[in-house]
Amino acid sequence: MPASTAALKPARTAAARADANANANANANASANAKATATQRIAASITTAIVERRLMPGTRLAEQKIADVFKVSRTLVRQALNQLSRDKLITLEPARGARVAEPGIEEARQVFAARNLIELALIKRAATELLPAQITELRAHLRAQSVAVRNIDVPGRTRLLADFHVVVARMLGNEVLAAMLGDLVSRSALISLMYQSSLSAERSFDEHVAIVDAIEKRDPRAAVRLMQAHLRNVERNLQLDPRAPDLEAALRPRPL
Amino acid sequence: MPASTAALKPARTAAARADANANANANANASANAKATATQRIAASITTAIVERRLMPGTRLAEQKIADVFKVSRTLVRQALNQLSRDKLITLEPARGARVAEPGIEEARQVFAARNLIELALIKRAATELLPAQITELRAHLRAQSVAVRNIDVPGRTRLLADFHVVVARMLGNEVLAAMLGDLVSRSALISLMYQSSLSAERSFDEHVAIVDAIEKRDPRAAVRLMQAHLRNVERNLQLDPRAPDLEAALRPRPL
DNA sequence: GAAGTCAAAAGTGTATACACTTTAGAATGA
DNA sequence: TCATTCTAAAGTGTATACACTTTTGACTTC
Repeated sequence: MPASTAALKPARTAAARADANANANANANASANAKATATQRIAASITTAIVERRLMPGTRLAEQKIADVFKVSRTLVRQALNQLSRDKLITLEPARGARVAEPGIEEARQVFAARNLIELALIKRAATELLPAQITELRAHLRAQSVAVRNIDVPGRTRLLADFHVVVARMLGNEVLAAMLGDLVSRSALISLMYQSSLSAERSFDEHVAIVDAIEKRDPRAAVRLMQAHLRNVERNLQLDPRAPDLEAALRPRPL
Repeated sequence: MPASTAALKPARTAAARADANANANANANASANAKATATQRIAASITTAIVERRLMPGTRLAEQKIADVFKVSRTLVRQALNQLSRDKLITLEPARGARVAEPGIEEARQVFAARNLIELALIKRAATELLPAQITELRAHLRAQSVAVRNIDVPGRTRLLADFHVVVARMLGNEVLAAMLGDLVSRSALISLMYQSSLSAERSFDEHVAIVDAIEKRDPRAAVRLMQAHLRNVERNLQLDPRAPDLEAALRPRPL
């Protein structure tokens, strides 16, 4: 329990940082409120904590504990937890409370299949439609990734490497698709964590660079091929083999 | 206001009917709770009411009014409204309360673009992968659509015509994609309502039949072509031309 | 009669209260 | 020693209370 509260506390600053990034991306989400409501702040903090791997799958999220951390009442925490549950980042069992979700193998496959479907289509368009200014922005994002990877800033690099995919989607101007992909990418982060991927951040970063290179060369075929390889690599690094299930999850006493 | 409460009251039975259908579809959503929580019930009722066009865009949804209808406290209603807001079926303005969403033209385009992306890919797979038993199920669904269309059961046919797309998606076994498409389809219903489509239910039904025919003939190319035409027809029937914006929405006094 | 002003009504935002459920741990008994 | 039972603590589910904001409509003023 001290672990969980410790993981949450720094999240506020992390969320603020993320907001700053979002604003840098300019007009992105037109419908967003400048000053997020308290509930949104809490949800964003927990989401960031999960994506940055500061909260492990299965961790209990007691409402009062979280309420104390954010100095609000359980009411607001409950609202936030409800949202997260809809995002499938936490599971909400009646009268048993919330835990960080532990997505199963089947769910993992479905999430990656959905990402494939969406991202391959988007990256193809990106290679033909992105403006030079946007490609410059992508390069800037790559530099941020590079810094985080080199500094072994684990939370930061995890978030940035995930963000990359959403940033590309958002640039294509379809906020609806970008939001959907955002959810999928968050869930992917959780999945990577569950199945202890040996994923090397350097490799992901290199593949991102290659994808942007292909975009800049206006080579949709190559971009699609590289993205496909990238997603396959990420997925293959997971131990999604049912014969080797996640030990911790398997052994965790299933009450009732 | 009497209109809104009147629209909500029968929703419970409608939701129950929908649940019955879902159960008929068998294993569909594995993670669903057999007995939905009160909050879910309320959210489902309002969703159905919106999709079935019993609640018009812009309608105010006062928490206490809804609480009275369902005989619960505002607490649960608020939770439900929060969920709906995340689905973009309602908008939630701080201190101003909830209204049925009035999606803009740009949002409408994005929703249809997203549907195109997802549904064309899915229908292609459906034409090669669906089992004979599943095709039989689709035929049964078509019959239900046909009945609703013939009986001019407007709420029922609206919901069934929308459901069709989700049912196909679900049969392919990717619950994640099916859920995402479900959200998009709900939003489409709202969009159709906003932009007063002259959409004839008969035509949509006929096109659904043609799509299932193509699936049964194991003709992916034709299935994709027909689905593409179908979605284009639905979208083209909307007055998404910015030069002819929705009058009511345009004239509605924008407070602040 | 139109525009402006102000107070009451309605509504939202958050905290708190309380009943009920689950969990954990001590006490009991074999 | 291990399993069982019981009880207190912790936690969730829902309702209610109350402060604050927005809306409404009557009243004033020009």
